[in-house]
Amino acid sequence: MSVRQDDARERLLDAATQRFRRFGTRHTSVESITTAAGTGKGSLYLHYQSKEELYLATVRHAVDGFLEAAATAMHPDQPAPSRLRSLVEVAIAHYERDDLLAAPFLDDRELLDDRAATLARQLQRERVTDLIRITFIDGQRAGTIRAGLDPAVAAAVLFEIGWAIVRSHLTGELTVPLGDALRTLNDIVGHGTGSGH
Amino acid sequence: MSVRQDDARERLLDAATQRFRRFGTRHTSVESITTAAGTGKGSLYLHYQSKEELYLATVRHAVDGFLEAAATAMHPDQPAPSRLRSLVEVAIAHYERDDLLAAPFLDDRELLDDRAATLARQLQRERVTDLIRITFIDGQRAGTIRAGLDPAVAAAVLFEIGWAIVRSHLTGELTVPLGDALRTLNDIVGHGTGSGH
DNA sequence: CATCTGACCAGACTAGCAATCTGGTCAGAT
DNA sequence: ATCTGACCAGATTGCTAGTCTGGTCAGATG
Repeated sequence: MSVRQDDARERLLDAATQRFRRFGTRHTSVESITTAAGTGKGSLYLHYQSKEELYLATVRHAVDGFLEAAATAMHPDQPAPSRLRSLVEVAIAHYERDDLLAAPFLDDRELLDDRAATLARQLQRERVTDLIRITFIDGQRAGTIRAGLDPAVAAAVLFEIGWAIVRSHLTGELTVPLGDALRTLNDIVGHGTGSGH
Repeated sequence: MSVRQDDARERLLDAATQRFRRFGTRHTSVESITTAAGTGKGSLYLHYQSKEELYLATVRHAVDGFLEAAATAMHPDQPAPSRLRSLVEVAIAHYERDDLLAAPFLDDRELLDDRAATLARQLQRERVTDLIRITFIDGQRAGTIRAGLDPAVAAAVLFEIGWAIVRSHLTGELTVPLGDALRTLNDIVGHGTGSGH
């Protein structure tokens, strides 16, 4: 595959991303993408099996963007608990800026259709749970997180917990100020609710 | 209002509940409800402003059913932390049996339309958060839950946390066995993840 | 010869209209 | 005083004709 072809592939992805983000797949024609990318319509099919595949590629790209931001925010020199808090914060910040990823929370099925939303959810759950598990193990090694909790299960649970706060904030269903919720979440996850009698 | 009228009102609600649960509002005609209830069509409007109001009444009824089960499961003689765990368990058990309430998790917009789903979510969040807050305060009084956490904020956060596990289980997105998740959730909420160095 | 293209096609989608259905009313029966 | 069902407006559905568009491939291009 020549450099020329690589260029075309990237131009197609860029053009597609731009249009899909503005109008959704349904209202974006293949021709408008190839025209914007400066190629003939047929050339798209030299690089992608179908419009759907191209669409899912842009969605995967969007999720990758978030995952990068998340990984970057979790500086390995921070203690594990702070890293978990950072993760929730960066998730909220990122989703507030990314209309495409936020679409499911706004009940916008045009921008991110059911198939794509499922893909995004799966990818994100998988990868973020991984990040948490690794952080969790680090914390256990460093002694900032107690042993005795299975990292795989704890990571899955912590993902659901953190994601719950992100979602309820983004949908406007969180009934207390976000700052209070984050502080309390952190406190509970860190020290529990028990009196430790 | 006579006893006769009260009867009719209840028969209408029962007939409506049965049909709405089977077919959803859209595919249930007012006439089929009044026929099943043994009244004339006009009589429905002596008791309910509109079909929509009747529909929402059945939804409210369904939520009340869950709230009763929840309140019952949280025996006041149990320590507060066990009560919180019972709440999550009873929520899962109830939602697994109630197709109407579970509809949003199965993406079934026929059984519970957007308006109704929003109502159910709001009612449930409001009332369950209340239950948790009261339990939380009880626990602080009894000394099983540490002071220093604001009950209102903690209740809101604990609701989102517990609900996250319920939802992820019902949608099949929970990636670890439910029993493990519940045990770990309980452990984290009770004692935190910190090593307490 | 390798690469690329756009005219072409099947079948999906839309507009628009006729026919049907149904939530809600109210004059009159009971 | 209470209840009803025939009635109506307007929403929904079914249908058809016409348009649009994802995907193909014979042939242009260099």
